[in-house]
Amino acid sequence: MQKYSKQTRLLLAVDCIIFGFDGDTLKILLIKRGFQPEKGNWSLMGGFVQVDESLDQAANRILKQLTNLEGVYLEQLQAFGNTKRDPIERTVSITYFALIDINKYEIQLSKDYDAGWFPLKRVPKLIFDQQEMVETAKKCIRYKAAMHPILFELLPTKFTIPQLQALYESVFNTQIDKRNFSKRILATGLLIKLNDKDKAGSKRGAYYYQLNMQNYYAKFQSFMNFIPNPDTLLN
Amino acid sequence: MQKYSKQTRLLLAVDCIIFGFDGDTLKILLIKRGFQPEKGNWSLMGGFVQVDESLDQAANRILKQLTNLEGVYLEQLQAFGNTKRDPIERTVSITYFALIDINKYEIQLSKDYDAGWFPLKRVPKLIFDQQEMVETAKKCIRYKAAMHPILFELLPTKFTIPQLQALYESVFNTQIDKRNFSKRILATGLLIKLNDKDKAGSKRGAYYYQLNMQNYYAKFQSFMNFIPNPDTLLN
DNA sequence: TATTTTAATTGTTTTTTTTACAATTAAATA
DNA sequence: TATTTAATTGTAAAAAAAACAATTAAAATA
Repeated sequence: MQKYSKQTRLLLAVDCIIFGFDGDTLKILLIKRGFQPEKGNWSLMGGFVQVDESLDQAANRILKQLTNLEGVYLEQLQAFGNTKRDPIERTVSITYFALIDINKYEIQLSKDYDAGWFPLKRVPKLIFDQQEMVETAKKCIRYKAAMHPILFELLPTKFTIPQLQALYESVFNTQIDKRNFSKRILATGLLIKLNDKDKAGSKRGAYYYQLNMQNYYAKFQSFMNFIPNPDTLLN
Repeated sequence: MQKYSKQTRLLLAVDCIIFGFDGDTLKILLIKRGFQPEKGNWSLMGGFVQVDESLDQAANRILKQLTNLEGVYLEQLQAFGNTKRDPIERTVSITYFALIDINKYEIQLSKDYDAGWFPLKRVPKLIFDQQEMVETAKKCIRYKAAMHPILFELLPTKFTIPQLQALYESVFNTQIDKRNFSKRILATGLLIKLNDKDKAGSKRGAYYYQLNMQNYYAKFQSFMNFIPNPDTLLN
């Protein structure tokens, strides 16, 4: 059968907002753009969608190019399609956000792309409409994390409750009572207590936990209150 | 400056999932597709994105073409980009969902497109991957309606509490206690009680309410519990 | 006109969840 | 051995949610 002959074809890109947590601050991974326009300026990792790949495949390819990671949490965020967003040529960008364990990110690859981690509060000026993309991603991760256990994707397999709390406090820019946080998290049934401790953070040491993957997958889509009164925090 | 010369351009479409509520059932508006392939088969209202319009503009244009409505609730849902989703030519579709007052929908226009309303539970076979689009939209409207007051967009300016409850029960496929629903809704401060009654539904008549637009806009983004235990319902 | 019928309206008690709040403990270090 | 530091744990009060049914307005009917 013939093609849709009279229609205009457009460039389609994928841009990734890659989140990582260093134990203290929520960060995103940026690169220095390698081609014109805006060559050398800070930018999200992105690329054009190829004819033979789906959007998800494109996003995974782009994520792997930079981080060498596969099978990590990657979710479609939003399509950005203002006509003037790319000054060279009309390009629609589908954004994805990724949550990765910052330790698994291979430094080796950062040289190819001049990559760097930036605290969400100190993101440099970005090209095109990418500032807006990052803002949207920030809202989305908060929204989702308030009700679904996605933040575990930012932690290593073994983690402690204080680490987890620091992550929540960083993402929501708030402070949570230790006792209540611990109760709330343990009540979900998502955690398995291990026998060894992390001695790095304190003299006493904090017990490691890992995810109960069975419960994690089972409860992932349900609504849970990880954050008290999330609407008072989002800014 | 020159263009991104070596990249492939793709067709970009917008498809709209248009929701309406007839007082009893949540429905979507479908058309009979007017061109090949799949001409004459039930389909979402859609169209190709033009070079000079943004995605939002395209969605609004397409919605207006069919319903003659402007300024209604319209939100980007998701981009669908499997390589084989359109058998004629690789086409990426950005889906939007619209919530409209079914009474404002102009019958006159349905003839141009052979349009019809279908209960969400009895949606006919749709073309391409549109079944999946509808499923995604259904999940999204439920997810959002459990926490944000979007369902008012489906009602006329004046509505009664029993009508509103029927809407919630229809969307979530559940039954809610009248006393608790009334308390919950009135406690939001979103409703203004009017002096006249709707006599259609009962002998006694039910008081009309309208939205307090001030509070509606102010509280729209906050998380509210409109539905008890939403995770037990979503299916 | 009195009675019946139908759906709208309203309140209280119980249960569950959330919040507020501080003492104790393990382990390294001085 | 004493000190220091952060991890761990429990309870009472407050707030929110859930369970539950009688009363009322108004039309229809006898």
